[in-house]
Amino acid sequence: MELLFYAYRDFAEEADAILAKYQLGRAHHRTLYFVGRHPAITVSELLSILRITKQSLSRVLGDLVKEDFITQRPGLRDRRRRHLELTPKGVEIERMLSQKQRACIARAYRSAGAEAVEGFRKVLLGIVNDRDRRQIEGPLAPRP
Amino acid sequence: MELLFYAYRDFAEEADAILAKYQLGRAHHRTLYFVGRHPAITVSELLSILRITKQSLSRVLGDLVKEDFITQRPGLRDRRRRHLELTPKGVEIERMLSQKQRACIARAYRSAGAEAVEGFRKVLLGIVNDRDRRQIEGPLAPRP
DNA sequence: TCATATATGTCAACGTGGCTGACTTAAAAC
DNA sequence: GTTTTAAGTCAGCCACGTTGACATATATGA
Repeated sequence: MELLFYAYRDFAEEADAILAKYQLGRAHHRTLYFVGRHPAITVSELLSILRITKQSLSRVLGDLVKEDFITQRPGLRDRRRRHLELTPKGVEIERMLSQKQRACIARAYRSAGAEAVEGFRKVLLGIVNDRDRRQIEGPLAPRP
Repeated sequence: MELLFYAYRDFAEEADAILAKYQLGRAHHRTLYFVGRHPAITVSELLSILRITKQSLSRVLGDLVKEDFITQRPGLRDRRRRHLELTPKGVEIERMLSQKQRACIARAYRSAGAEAVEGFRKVLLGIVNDRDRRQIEGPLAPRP
């Protein structure tokens, strides 16, 4: 448990310097990350991943749209839904942020070895609740 | 990275219900946890673990002392230092909180197997910065 | 078709837990 | 005896979460 705290603390810190340069916070980073990872994700899907209220998300998302990191477009089948995408500018900053963190993980992976990585993923998956575990293992479930 | 986010999110959430009952937040939990884990820890050692400012810690610590979860006593060799300890009441709440999270980890450990656990720990250690890694592996360095 | 449900957005107020900066006190160290 | 260190305090600020109430557009179903 201690270890998890330290690791998460150091992992999250990696990207802070870049975020500060753009006047963004960790909340923005999380949003950029999940939109990048799930292109065309809807607002409510994002909410259920982040587990925050729509009021909280709307501030963050508003910033990111205003600064042209993310675009919204209404769904074709359901025009109430707003599908989110990274703009080229969004892709770029997300890549910079993740690159730092990926390097951090990659370093740990190298020093621990492939077998350890397998165990690492297994245990993390066991901590995650069942519903999200399924979602992570496959791609995002198709939207009706 | 996604996995780490989900796991930490779900892991941290475990104890929230108990904390809410005592009108405490996650910051209080972290403090209780690390004081429990490092009895007689000093304020500045705690600060360097949590990586927050003393002003932030003082609010949290003040609450915990006021509510009789933690006691402070001046050091023998250096009377400027305040050594922190859990009170019996503090031990009890810490145990309740950690028990929830330990169960969460234990469940993941059982389903992943001992070998996976070894890998899990190895990778997490790799993510943690060098200085803290050493501190985690041994007990807290002796205070001069 | 009309009523209801859903997806999203918005306004307002509030709480927690970070931060900086400036200053104090007591004790240790040189 | 001066300087440094450990801790505490006051004041104000910011990021990012919360609740509650309400608005709008669209989809869905009786």
